[in-house]
Amino acid sequence: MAEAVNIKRLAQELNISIATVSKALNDSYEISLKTKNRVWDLAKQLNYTPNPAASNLRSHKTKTIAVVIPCVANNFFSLAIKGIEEIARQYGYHVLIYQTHENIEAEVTFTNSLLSGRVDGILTSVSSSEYNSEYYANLVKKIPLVFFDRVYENLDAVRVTTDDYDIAYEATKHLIECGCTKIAHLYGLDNLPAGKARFAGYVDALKAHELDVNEQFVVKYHDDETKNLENIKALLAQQKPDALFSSIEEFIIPAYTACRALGLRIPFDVKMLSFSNLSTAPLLAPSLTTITQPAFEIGREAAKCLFKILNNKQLDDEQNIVLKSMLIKRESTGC
Amino acid sequence: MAEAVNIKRLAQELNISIATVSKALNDSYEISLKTKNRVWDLAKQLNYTPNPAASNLRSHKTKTIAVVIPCVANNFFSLAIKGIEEIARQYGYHVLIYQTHENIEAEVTFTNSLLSGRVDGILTSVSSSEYNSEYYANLVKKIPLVFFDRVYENLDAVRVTTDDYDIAYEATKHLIECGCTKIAHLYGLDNLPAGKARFAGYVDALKAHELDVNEQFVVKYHDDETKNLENIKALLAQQKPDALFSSIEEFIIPAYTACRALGLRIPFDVKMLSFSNLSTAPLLAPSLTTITQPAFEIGREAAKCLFKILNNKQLDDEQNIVLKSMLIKRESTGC
DNA sequence: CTGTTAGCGCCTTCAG
DNA sequence: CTGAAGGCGCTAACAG
Repeated sequence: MAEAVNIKRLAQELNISIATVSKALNDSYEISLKTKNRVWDLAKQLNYTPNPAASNLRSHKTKTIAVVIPCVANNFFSLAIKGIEEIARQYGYHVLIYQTHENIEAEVTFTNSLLSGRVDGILTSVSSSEYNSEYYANLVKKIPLVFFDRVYENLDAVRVTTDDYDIAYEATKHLIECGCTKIAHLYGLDNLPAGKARFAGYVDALKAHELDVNEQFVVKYHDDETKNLENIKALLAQQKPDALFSSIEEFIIPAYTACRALGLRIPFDVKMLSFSNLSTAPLLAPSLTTITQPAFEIGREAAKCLFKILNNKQLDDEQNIVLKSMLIKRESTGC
Repeated sequence: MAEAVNIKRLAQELNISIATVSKALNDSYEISLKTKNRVWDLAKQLNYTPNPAASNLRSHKTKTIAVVIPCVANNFFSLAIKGIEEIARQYGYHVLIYQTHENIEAEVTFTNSLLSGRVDGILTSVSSSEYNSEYYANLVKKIPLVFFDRVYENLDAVRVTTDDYDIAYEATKHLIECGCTKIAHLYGLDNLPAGKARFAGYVDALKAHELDVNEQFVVKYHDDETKNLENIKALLAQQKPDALFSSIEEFIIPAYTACRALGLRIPFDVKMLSFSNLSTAPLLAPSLTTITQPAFEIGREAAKCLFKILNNKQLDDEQNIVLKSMLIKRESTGC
């Protein structure tokens, strides 16, 4: 479709050799300024752009990274991608996106397909459906990889995460200080460190305030949306909690739907607090107290780490970068 | 990093020629089943994956498409990407993401860089900062390209859009039926067909109901967030509209902030209606009436069209696919 | 059915 | 300072 303008064509038009053109384009010290200028001018004039496949093949550098995540249509991940893309641009890299939809098979298929030299490195937030670190233990030996948010621990790879335990503790404490005594936990990511830490923060805050920690108050996330709705309804009907603390955004819809179905008014009958990266939440959703992760920053940090690795730069001491989340309170609605 | 397992290695181990291996891997009819099986088995055993750079170089197919959009951190675009990715997977394609941040220079730089054979085709939703169809008129001659949502018209390229005029008309009518008589329009995408159509639908609905169409009731979107806030505040203070109809999601924050600053209660003092693809809006934001575009479907349709083109299939008659948006009313809050 | 040969576009010795 | 030659891994024409 595009009229072939390559290094050979440039060489012909200028009556010099292909090698000279190549070197001139790469600003080699071996070439005279005069020749370089002739080459650069013609290249610009003919709108020459090097063929990436050819350079990849030769140099084994793709100038491309892959982002493997559960789903882009999620406030956290789309913001993270935004951050990743910003850094990638600075380095002149291209960004490939792969969505696993929490399917571990898809995850393995994608990452394997990336091992053939399609990308120079991978940024990933792993699927929550399983925790199989064996696969990743091998993977990190084969390709530069940085985990963000949903990570595998105890591997030789950089992780960028947030203060999940601390913020969950703080959030639970906040609910207690608002007068809640029967706080339920909507438990997501229970296979992953993030989910476990959030749950632990919740549990420890209850204990510290001498409130009962009761299994009946915990609903684990289920793939099946109707199940989630049912489980929350059952929780509300049987345990009558005065607050729901959700560790993932995906619980918001079933939680609200269940409350509405049972005629419970949020936040008056039941307070609602959830991890959520919805930027408009503070204005649009006055009934929802939120924990916001610095998703954009996480993306940026993760990308920066990857590029440091790709450029063989020393990583600053730590392999584990932890950023701070924010608890956004709603004084106006008593929470 | 990965130990070189290529076609040559397979050939050596099996004592057959490189060409035979290549053909076997591509399931050519020329090769006996027996040989194929030997090749496939060894390939699997050695975990062979073809080097994409090499095949691209040879075949001039990259199995990759690019998505060029203003920003991923946007409910519409992240859903569209989800749809695009789903279709791309079905065809075994990889997806590159480029964000323009509404910067026309970035847009041109990116798309130009894609012309060097990095991708087989492009899906794009163009920047709203300018309408310069000359560039795209040339571009569509050089590479398969499908526009979605934010399109250039009168070009030889497929467009996937929504019924902007109709839904804006319907939404405005709805506000009027709710008793509003002083409806302001927050005008976004004014350089693009989508924005113009939304505005036209608004204007025509007012006219049809014999309401004044007044320039003073229109606020155009501005890059500068503080300007938007000021302009909406001025609008509210001076014109005292009883409804704000926003043609883009980006106006929601300044609109709510302005109302709050002036002590106006939404939806009691001022009704609020906006184009928005926030899936949780119906539950979380009871004060906001929304127009939801089928973002996921748009992504899917656009991708399908592109793959039809890439496979030289006949496109069904039309070059312009129009999907329906949905007006989500809020009876409970009187709108 | 299998093998030989000749590149795709670029980069990189090495020789002039 | 410039050019000739070889090869990255794979595919496709053409012989056998």
